[in-house]
Amino acid sequence: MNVIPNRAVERSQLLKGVLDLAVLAVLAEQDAYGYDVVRKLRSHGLNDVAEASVYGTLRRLFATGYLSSYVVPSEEGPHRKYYGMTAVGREWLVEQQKQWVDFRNVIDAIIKTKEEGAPGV
Amino acid sequence: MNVIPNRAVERSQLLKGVLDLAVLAVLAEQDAYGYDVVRKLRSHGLNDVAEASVYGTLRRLFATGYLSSYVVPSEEGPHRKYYGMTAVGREWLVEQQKQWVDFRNVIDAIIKTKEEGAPGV
DNA sequence: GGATAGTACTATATAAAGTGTAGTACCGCA
DNA sequence: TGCGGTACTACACTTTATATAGTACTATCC
Repeated sequence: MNVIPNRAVERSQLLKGVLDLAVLAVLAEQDAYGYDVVRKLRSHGLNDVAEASVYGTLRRLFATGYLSSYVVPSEEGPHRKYYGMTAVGREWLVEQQKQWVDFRNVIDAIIKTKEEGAPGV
Repeated sequence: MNVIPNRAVERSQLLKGVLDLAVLAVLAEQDAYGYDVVRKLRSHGLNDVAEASVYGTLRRLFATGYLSSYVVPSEEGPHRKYYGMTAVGREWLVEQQKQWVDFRNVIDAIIKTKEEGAPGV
């Protein structure tokens, strides 16, 4: 029987909850529009992130108040919807970063436990 | 409706896709039953992981063939359903560990980018 | 000039997985 | 007898990444 799991779907689970953080981190550098955020994330190693995921995340973060938005007409294509961080967004980013670091340390510790048996933290 | 995001739900998103890995890592040390896996995960820092999540994960991993199972009667309570790794499960664990390390490196790089501006990669 | 590709965004349906909640059942203790 | 801890199952709910389709503008190639 073929138990080969779908790679894209499988990996996409890892992104859950972290895509917000990644998008915010990109926007913390400088304002950007959706299509550009996608390219930046991919160039950073998130090769398979779907466009719909990024656009959806941007809309969600905007709706929550973490991002502001403005439209800039482009001469090389359709208009671009830029997003920028709000003050609340920056606070949330910092908090999310901490949570990520804590979380990844916990996971790292758990998967190392089996090699040694003595968790060093 | 309340706009305050539910902490538990928020954090739970981070667990998506990683709980499999955590559970397998615990079981790689030694066979264990569900309730025990929950306690071990919590003692490792996953304080708020829900029982239903672990039981569900165990059933899923068992159904996929990564875990074997046997029931042991207990004298201090109801029966215990022990789970142990299969050969395929061990292979998958190794692969998942690699994927996790890659993934967390990418995320770490992205959230650090904004501090320096020079991505090392 | 029309077809095509790249850019840029929106909207909807789907699927995966963690959680909440309720329920079953066994044990020991006050 | 009832309560708390142990141990598991089942179902509905929620969030979120993805697939897919569609709109629309620009530039390029035949």
